[in-house]
Amino acid sequence: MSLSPSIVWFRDDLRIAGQPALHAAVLRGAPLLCVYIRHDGLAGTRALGGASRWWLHHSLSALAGAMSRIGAELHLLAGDPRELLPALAAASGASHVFWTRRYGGAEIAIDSSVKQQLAAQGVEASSFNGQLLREPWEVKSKAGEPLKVFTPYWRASLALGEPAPPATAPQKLAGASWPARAPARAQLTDWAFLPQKPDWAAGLRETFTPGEAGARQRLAHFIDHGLPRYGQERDFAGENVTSLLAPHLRFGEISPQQIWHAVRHGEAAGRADSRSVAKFFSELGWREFSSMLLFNNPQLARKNFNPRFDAFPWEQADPTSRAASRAASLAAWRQGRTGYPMVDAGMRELWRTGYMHNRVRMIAASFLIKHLMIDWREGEEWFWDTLCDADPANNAASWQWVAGSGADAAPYFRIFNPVLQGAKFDPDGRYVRRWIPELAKLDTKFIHAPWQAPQAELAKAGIRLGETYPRPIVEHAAARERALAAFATIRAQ
DNA sequence: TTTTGAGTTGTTCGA
DNA sequence: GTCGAACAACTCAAA
Repeated sequence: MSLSPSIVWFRDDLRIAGQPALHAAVLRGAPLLCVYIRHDGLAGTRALGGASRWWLHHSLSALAGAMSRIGAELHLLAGDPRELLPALAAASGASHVFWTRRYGGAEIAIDSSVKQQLAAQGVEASSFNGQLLREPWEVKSKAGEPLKVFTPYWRASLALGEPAPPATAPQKLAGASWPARAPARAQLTDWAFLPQKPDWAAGLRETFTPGEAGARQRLAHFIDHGLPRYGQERDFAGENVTSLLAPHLRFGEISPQQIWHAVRHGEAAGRADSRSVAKFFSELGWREFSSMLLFNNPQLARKNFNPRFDAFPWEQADPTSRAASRAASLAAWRQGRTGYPMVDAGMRELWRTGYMHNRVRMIAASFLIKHLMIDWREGEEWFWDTLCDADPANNAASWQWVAGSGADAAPYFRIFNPVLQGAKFDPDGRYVRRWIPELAKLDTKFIHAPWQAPQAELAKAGIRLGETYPRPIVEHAAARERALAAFATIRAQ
């Protein structure tokens, strides 16, 4: 006598350990059909960007390998889960489907539709929280409303106590064989997620190891080397102090619960200073805050959180006399040719590695929005395409935050000065030199403002401004005045 | 209901 | 070089 099989639907939770949906399926004791369904672009979901596709390929490949070593197969499908899952359940006789919740509007709609259809054919679907310390609806103000300011949000979240410990990792999985009459499976290579001509992923490969094992290694390395200095140095772009866990979190190769418990109760517990731990946890808090915002505002990546910004006078892309200069500015920003080394270094790090230091993200984003007055959605889309950690909640919420249109946003007068930011957070110029080799020999005194260097200094460093490295495409003081005037037009009366 | 205090990440100016 | 004030009111959350 054997139990009807369980289907485990993997999505943004590509791991085996601390995976509550998989854990629940294993506890049920029946053979497993583990599936991943590619459905990007379906029903209002957003097609993945290039860097995310690269990551997903390796993450799926790693998960399939890890799974097969303990007895189960990861089956790949492409299409509409609302058709594929009921069909698979019918063909296999499965009575239970397990998955981890996700929080985007289109994704929630798909999931509830799947759940309904399964229920109609007598199949029980169970969903779990495996991606957040707290569900978006758990953290509320005293009045029972979602919080719109980070600090009270995070305080309220922490006040709920320790997050639950992560589920134990299954040592063995019992895979069910793929049933006849089930939907046809895909091969990972069919999806062509890896760039071929040209292969632009070399820098990504050098920087990251996608997959659960890579995530665990990264966390261990961070706890030993980054965390102890995190409170003091996380803003310094040239120091390697940040965790680099974002893309692993994005694809659920590691969960915030696992991170929390490793830091708090693991081998390193008590070693790192409490300020560093609190600072690091609050970064996890921002991730939670963003997911909560997306849950409550499904249009977060498209629509201004603060509707007053609908009237903001962005540079127009459509036929106007300025359209050409806007296009040129946008291209210069994307390619790291704005003439501001701190901005350009960040944009080149992004292009090369699929990652950008958090402090530099703010500087680069502020430059696009405030110096070039280009709509934050353009920047959001570029990051969506190029960041390995491009996350529907974090990316949208952070861009809106910089623009001033978001929740708890930066005040309009906070316009980063890229030269001052460089001097402050890359004082020895190490970060700029790493990503802009043509400036490597320039004296530190001028590294963040090469146009201020005397001709002799430039010559000594082998720099010809306007040839080997661009002059600034806008002048800071004038751009700042222009942005302040533009923001004045949408201020409350 | 009204009031009060607080709010991730900054820059510039003038003393 | 360093420091505090202004930016300019606004919104949120809780008492």
